[in-house]
Amino acid sequence: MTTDSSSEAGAAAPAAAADPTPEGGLSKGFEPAEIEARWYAYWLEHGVFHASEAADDTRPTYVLPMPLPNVTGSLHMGHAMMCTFEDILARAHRMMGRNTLYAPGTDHAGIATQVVVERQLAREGKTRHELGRAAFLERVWQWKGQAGGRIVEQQKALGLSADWARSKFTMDPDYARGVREAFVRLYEEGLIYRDTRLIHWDCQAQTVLSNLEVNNEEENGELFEFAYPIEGGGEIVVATTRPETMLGDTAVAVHPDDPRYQGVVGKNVIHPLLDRKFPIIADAILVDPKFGTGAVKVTPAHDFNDHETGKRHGLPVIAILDKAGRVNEHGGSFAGLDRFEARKAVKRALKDKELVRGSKQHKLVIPRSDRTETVVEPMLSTQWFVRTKPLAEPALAAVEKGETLILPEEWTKTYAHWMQNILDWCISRQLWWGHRIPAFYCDKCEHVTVTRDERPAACGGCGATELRQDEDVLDTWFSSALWPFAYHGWPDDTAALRRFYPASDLETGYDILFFWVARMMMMGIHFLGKPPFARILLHPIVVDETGDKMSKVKGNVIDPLDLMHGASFDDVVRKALPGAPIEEALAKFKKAYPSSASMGKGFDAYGTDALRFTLASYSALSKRIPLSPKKIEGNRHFCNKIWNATRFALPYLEGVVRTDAVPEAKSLPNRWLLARLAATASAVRAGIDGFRFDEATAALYRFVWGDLCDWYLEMCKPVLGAALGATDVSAAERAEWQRVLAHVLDATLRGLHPFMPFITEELWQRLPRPAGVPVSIALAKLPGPEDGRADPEAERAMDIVQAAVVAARTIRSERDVHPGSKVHLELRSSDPAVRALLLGERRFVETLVRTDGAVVVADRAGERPRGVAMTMAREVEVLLTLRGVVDADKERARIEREIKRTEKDVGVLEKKLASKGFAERAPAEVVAEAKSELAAMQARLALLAEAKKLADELE
RNA sequence: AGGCGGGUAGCUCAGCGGUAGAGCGUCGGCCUUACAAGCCGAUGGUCGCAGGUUCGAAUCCCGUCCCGCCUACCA
Repeated sequence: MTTDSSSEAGAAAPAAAADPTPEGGLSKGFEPAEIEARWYAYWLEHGVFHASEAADDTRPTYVLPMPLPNVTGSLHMGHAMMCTFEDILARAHRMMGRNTLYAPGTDHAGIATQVVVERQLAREGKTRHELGRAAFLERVWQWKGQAGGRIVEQQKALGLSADWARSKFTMDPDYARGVREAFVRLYEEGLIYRDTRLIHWDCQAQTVLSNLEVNNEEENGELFEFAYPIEGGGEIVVATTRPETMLGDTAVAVHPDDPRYQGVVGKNVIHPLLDRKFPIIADAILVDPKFGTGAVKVTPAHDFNDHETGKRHGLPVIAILDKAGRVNEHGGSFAGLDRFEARKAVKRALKDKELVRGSKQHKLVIPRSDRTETVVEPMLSTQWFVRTKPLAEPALAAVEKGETLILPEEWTKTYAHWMQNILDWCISRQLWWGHRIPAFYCDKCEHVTVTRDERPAACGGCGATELRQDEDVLDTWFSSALWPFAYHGWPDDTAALRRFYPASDLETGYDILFFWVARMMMMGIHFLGKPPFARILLHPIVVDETGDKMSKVKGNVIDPLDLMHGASFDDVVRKALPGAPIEEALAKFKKAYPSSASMGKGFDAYGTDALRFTLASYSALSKRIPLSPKKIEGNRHFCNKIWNATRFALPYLEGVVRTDAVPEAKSLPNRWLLARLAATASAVRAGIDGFRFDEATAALYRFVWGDLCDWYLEMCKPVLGAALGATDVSAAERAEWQRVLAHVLDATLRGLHPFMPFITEELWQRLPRPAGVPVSIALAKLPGPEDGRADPEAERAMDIVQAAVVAARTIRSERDVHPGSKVHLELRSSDPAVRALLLGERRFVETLVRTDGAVVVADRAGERPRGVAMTMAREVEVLLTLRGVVDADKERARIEREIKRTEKDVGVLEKKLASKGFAERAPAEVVAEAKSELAAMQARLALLAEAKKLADELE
């Protein structure tokens, strides 16, 4: 694959690269691997993805910031879907003539990256502390240089049309300058402050976390009851899920109105394990007298509610844990124990003192770190915070005023709810890898110097020169919140910033609506004065076929590259459930993906196009996308269909001269096909505009497989296929068919291109195209309704022809007529216009039904031949002579079935028309439609009665 | 506890006021010279349950039961 540096020749100089289309015809089957790398390199060489900053480029822009993947990441199914959706948007807008910037980059991912490199060090028997900060950071950069580019290569394999030359890393020096600027400005505006309070502490990563990075999960636990002896006699029993925190208790609280405890409020309890005593207090907010024993131990240093209670009552705050989650010196003899060992030890000690009063099973919510999954500890700590309320208000208003639209709309409420209840954001992290907080402390005075400079010359308070920079770095999300503008060189007023801010769409997963999207909204409005995007598009998450989230534990993870390039089940499940026995892993996998049970040894190489088309075909309205490997296989078949349709058509198109205009068409199939094309192109455009790729792909699928392949190409055969004796075809007629076929194929491939970039380029390059087309289909025009020609009359007429064909085929099939053998067909209608139609199109009916000689078209008034099977298609009688292969009983049964069905329809319609108020209240056209429908059904019923008589004649 | 989704054909999902659709699967028949990764045909649903609004409800409203996700929580 071509690398960044060599890829951006620029759109201005496209002539140099050779056309990579191989000589010769198409292979019999579609082979994705062969074409993908070839065309990606071609696109890069021709600068197809390049967004222009040229002053004379007046095209409107389309800007789509990529949700930056972690530099540690590798492509998973979620990325694959996200990238697919985004690339569809980018390619479609580029093809609609917009100056398109799909803006890529990677995130430095503070914790994740630091953990990766620390693990690497651990294998060498080293720690980052032994290395020191500077050397450690050097190691991280070194690692990034070697391994950090993997996900970008995988994105390229997916065909992303991002402007790679503009790729940004969130630790790039210019980006870092933007981050620092944002911090300083917010600090100067009083929107960033430092405070000491209870925060969420990750004991494993040893850093604070923001409340968003804490996941609360319900788990089974224990409600443990023990007694505190009361000074002067008696005891009070408290219930707790965390016995070890009693080492930090500074009160016992009861409800002021609880009669059980009226006498003890104000007395002290004696700590049974430490040399301390503390009061029994009354607190109506903390205590629910109905829960537990009605008495609550209060640990202000390690519980959020207790902390508030402590403030209300002026209680001492005794922290008993250190940064690693071990009991500190305040824990007496328990000092040094890990928090979980301490729990056991405390319980044992209480038991020894005969203070245990009970224990029961209890469901409780455990806060766990989003990153390390370790239990998060509330700890008292000094950290940096963003005052979010003033930032949230305009961000909420922008959405409420419609300046930014959220799709699907129901997320608007969630967004609003969060903005209205937003909490201050803790942005400092006790890590080394990240944007270091530009705050400097003075040893001589209390002043904190916050500065844009690399290092301030002197303390802003006392002028002392001995300054220490804050050891901490910023939350990674702080820097990514600036993505839409720091990307373009902000705070400088760059040309790129002027042209590409605000962005058009922000497409991402709803799971980072708060983490990222909401924060970009706040920062964008605050620093640039306008919201960073016109629309926010939120896609679902990918889950397995049973609806479970993909996870290593469940063994249901699928690597998108395996679907693209192929993999055996052995390989797939080894990746999905590493280390497990292969049978077990396979069993789990097939349970998660029932449809894969019939997939033989594994995944074939379905190719990028099939994967993309499949992902796009799920509705973005749902919250989950249940990935089905079988569906991808199905769409690989669709790719093959497109491939073969083109392979079939190409020989007929040699020498065809194309123009941009929609070809004139006189014959019905051509008029009809152009009408279908117009409808399909409209649906594709609407689907793309409305973020409904499922509708766009469904329209394309139906059009290509149904209209084009099943009908039109079959109808081509008697006209264009010399072998089939197309002797009565005039040169002009033949030319019309060729022009329509070439035009429709071209437009179809263009319509498909945003969804399946590779195969469409490969085939489009082989088609006869009008003069002056761009070097790539990626720069050609996305078809719209104007690429076809609406023609309701042709659609109605074709519908009658198609109905007649299907009806005749049904009889053939049900009578077990061998598909190879030919039958005699007669079509009868009392409508002269219909007879004219059928007569005019009968050669198509003849090939599609496989008739024995010419189709007879007749008036229904005439004598009907004997020994035929009859059915109805619209108003047309369809009669098939069946030379003795007919079983009269079977025939009667079939007709009976149809009569029953029709009678049911007649019943429904009669009831509807008879019901009171229908004729008066319903719209006139609905009533008229129902009436004509009923008349048709009754006519049909009459005919079926006749058909039944005919069946009797068969004996 | 609150918020948001979802419950439609065997499976996965569209449809969201005018007599139920797709893909896959199933059944039957075909190697018909673009495609067996294919072609032709067929089968299959009281649209979670119970009310209401309406001439008419899968579609709107109320209630109810399941299933997800999110937010916030009683030690």
